Amino acid sequence: MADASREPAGGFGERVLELVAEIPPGRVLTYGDVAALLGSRGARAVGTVMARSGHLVPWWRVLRAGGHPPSGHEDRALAHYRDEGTPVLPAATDATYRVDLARARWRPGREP
DNA sequence: GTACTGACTTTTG
DNA sequence: CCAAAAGCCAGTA
Repeated sequence: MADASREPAGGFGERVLELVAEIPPGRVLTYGDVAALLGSRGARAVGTVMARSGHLVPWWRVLRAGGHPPSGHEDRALAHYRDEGTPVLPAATDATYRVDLARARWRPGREP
């Protein structure tokens, strides 16, 4: 038998939601990072799960590699970033803004 | 079993 | 800076 000492059990989708739900406020992760933390490179698969059940988790804490939030949700996400104090780079005056991944990228195990 | 889709990533021009 | 192409993974038909 293998070990399942730290696996929340469930399929890929369950694990994605569990991980995203663990992201603390003011922090963010990229689709690729979420997939990598799960041991996979399916950034698209993560997005598919978010589109399905992203409404159950802080979806705005998951962005693309460039620092832009999901397509069509930029306005909603910006409101959350301002509300949680997420570091956003200048130019947040329009839909061309982007989050400062260098500071907001969450590192599991480094939760204060 | 294959084929298509998608809240993606990265490289090249 | 933007556009196009190829690559990768999971779910669904």
